[in-house]
Amino acid sequence: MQTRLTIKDIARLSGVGKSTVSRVLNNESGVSARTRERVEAVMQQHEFSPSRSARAMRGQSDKVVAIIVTRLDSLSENLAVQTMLPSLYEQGYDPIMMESQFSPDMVEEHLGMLRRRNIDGVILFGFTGIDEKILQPWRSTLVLMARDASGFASVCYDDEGAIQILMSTLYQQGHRDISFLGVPHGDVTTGYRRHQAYLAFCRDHDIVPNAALPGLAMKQGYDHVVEVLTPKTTALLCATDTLALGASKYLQQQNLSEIKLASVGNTPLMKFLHPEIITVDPGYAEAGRAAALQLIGQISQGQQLRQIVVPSHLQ
Amino acid sequence: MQTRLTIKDIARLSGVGKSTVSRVLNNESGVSARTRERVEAVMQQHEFSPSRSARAMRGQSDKVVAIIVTRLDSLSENLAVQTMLPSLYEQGYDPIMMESQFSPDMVEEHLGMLRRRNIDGVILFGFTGIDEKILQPWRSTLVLMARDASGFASVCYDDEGAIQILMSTLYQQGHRDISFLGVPHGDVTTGYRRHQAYLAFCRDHDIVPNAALPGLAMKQGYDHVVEVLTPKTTALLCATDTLALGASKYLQQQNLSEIKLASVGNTPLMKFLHPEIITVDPGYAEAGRAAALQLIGQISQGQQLRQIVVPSHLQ
DNA sequence: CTGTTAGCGCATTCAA
DNA sequence: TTGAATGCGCTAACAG
Repeated sequence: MQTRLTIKDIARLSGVGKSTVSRVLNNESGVSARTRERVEAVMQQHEFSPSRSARAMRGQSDKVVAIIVTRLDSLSENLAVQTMLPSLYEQGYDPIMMESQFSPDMVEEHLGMLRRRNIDGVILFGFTGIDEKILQPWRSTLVLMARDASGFASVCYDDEGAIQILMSTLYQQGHRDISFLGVPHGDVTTGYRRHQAYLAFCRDHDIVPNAALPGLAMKQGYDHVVEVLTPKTTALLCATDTLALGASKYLQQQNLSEIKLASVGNTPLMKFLHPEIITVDPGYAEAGRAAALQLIGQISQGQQLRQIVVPSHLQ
Repeated sequence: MQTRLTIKDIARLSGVGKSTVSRVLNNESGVSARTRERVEAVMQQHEFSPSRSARAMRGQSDKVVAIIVTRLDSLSENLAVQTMLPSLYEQGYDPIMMESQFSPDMVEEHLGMLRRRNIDGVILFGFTGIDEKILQPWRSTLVLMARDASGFASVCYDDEGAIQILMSTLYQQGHRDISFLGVPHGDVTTGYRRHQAYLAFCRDHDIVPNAALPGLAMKQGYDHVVEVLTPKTTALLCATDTLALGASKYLQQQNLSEIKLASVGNTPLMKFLHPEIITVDPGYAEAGRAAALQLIGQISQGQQLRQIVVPSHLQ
């Protein structure tokens, strides 16, 4: 590994002082166009790139952020992360990934490590049980995903909208006995809000609600569909595609495939395995991008902590 | 963000010199037990942690490695990464994640960025089309996953073993007409080796081979099963669980579910959706851990470039 | 507009 | 066994 060039070398090679090089590097004003060009030429020619650690030490951030997902194999989170990464790279940020496995303790542990490392910011995929107190120190450098909390920046999906779209679609197709499979209310967004939206639609359209809230896992969908099925049921709305996958398996096994399925979450896997299921894309891609930009805005320009809601789209 | 403590502060607080603190920090010899204890006590008490950037600037390594996966939503790679991350954290390394999307160009682009950042090492999930030339500069700080190349450290799955186990199992169950669904030979491991192992088993057991090698995608499995089905076929072996998922859907739709499926790759999704499929775990978890340890060994102690093969396990 | 100077937090000489 | 001094690559304050 041959020793890399430093601004000192660039300065010598282009016949200027170190600080001038530094100014060019940081796009600061106060450098004549001619000088700037010359220095830039030399830098290009030698493929110069400044030492991150040295910059970091000088107080600048070292441009590292963390993304804490609940699980690496979460289909929906993956879709958001997939757009997050390029957005972060583009701005020169290195994203390090961590897995919380839905454990508040792991989150706390990870955040501790991140603080010791002097990381710039965190994008955290929220879940039930996280104590907001431990997030407090990160208030200004944190973006919460899929969950909102007062005093924190966040990017949420439009839970109500998604459910409404799906319910309307089913309703328009003639369904009047629509059951619901969701998540307990401890989960405010995926659980409470989606369930409430379902109930609201039922109320407005004279539908008798019939819901169960087993949880997030595929198996829970599979095990608990039966509870919401009546002889009259013609459609089933699932709060997540994972639940729908589980439910679908059950319905198939029981030869109940005339029951129309709908779900929030439009993952490639779903699209392939069950294209017949009506899905809404909660805007994962857009959410990922929004979160990245929000975080960068906060840490680099002290941008205000917005609570963003991305719109859903019927597929 | 209150200004963090430095070794200078620790030195003052414990009444020693900066360099002594530095020595304690790095577990260097030449410090009396008493002094060491005292300094360590002060550090603990103040939760001192040294500035990464400053260390990086003095030494060389800033303890950052990159993991380049083909796709964030690859089920198998996820399982390996899941054990990689903790192993890396444990050793104080920050893993940054990148996605190649099976594009050699993206790999090159990513590696370029990583070199500019002065990253310590890379774990790269291999795929067809990567030019070894661009990997050359990383020879000593790279671990290749799921692919081997002379002159590079690597962690591979036991392709032959996995296929053998599955074929034996099917054979013992009485199957004599076993077809194969795989991946083109351009992919040396998942493609060539697994196919060859299938052919070898057939040869040794008087089975008439019947194979198609459409590719890695679920849809390709779905579309091409039909080509390997004969009226006599009783079992189908798939090179990956993704293919099996596709094939399974087809068989189900065609009411051919009496055909026994087997596949390499034991992901949670498979286990839930199709527990009836015989699977082999190629040792993803172990592979992830092995790769992390190998990489760290290389970059921190110049460990030799081993080519590791992890064993498969019948589920 | 530009060069010189002085640190940032740490590891590493070199003396003591 | 220890502390003081030096410099890593860079930015910021201050002179010119």
